[in-house]
Amino acid sequence: MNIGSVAEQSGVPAKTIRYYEEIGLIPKALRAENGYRNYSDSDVETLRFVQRARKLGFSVKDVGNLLTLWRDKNRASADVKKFALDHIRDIESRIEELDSIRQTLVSLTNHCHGDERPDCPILEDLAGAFK
Amino acid sequence: MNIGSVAEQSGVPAKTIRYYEEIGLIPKALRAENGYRNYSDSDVETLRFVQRARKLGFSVKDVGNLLTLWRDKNRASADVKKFALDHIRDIESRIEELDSIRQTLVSLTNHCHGDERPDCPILEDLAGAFK
DNA sequence: ATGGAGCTTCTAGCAACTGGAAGGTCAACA
DNA sequence: TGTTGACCTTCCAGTTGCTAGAAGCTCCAT
Repeated sequence: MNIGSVAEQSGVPAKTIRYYEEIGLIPKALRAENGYRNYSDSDVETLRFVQRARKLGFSVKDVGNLLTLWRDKNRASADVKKFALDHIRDIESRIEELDSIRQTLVSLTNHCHGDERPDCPILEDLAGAFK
Repeated sequence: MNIGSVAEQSGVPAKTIRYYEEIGLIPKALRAENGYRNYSDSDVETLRFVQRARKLGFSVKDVGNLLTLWRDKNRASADVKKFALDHIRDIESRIEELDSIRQTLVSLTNHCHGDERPDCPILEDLAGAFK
């Protein structure tokens, strides 16, 4: 199977597949006689795994570790769970930060009349007038 | 005033100030006879503005536009507000995405017993067993 | 005068790709 | 058989927003 079909079936763009190979996230693909990369169905599965993990926000490095756990049929589910829990904490802190920003912005925009006049609490706040 | 004092007073690291100058976010600093950058109090104000806007999650490019609006004493507050509202929408969509990821992960971890046994719904889901 | 802190420039690296150029290959159609 | 066009290859550059480090001035206090 050529890289294009794998891209289609896994949802990972061909460029990205080559990139993953280059950084060692996935093993180097076998080559056909013409030099084209040659993939099997199990390579597609791997890339689907990667794709899903990335969509859940795991870093590429984390995905590498998850792949290792996945391949290790003797892993302890506790190891995987720890991984996921860490990631949840990370995501929650990002959400909190974004939400605090959001609240600030909402409050500022509520106080900005938003017409043709120049005075604007948003800029005043950024300038530190009321800090 | 040297770059170090400005860094301290504005909260923007010296390296970052140079970087902002290089990319044109802030104007090129005047130079003293020894070649050192020479700043005024108003430069500190500008950098504080930049710092606050960045902390509110505005991109550097957006900060540039906000600076322009800030300097334009005839701007319409509507222009600033539009900017902020766009940014709020952006942040909200990021929050939503993170929250959806969070929910998925929480649900997966809840189903993972997390002990020494190898079977793990998290990996199974990533592998697409139940897709 | 000497030591250390602070300043200068330059280059390179981080994450995680994405786009484009230049060129080889393959399959189908006229 | 020729040629078009879709694929594939590699390599280089760009994105965003810095940050680290190296090599080398300058300044001030002792």
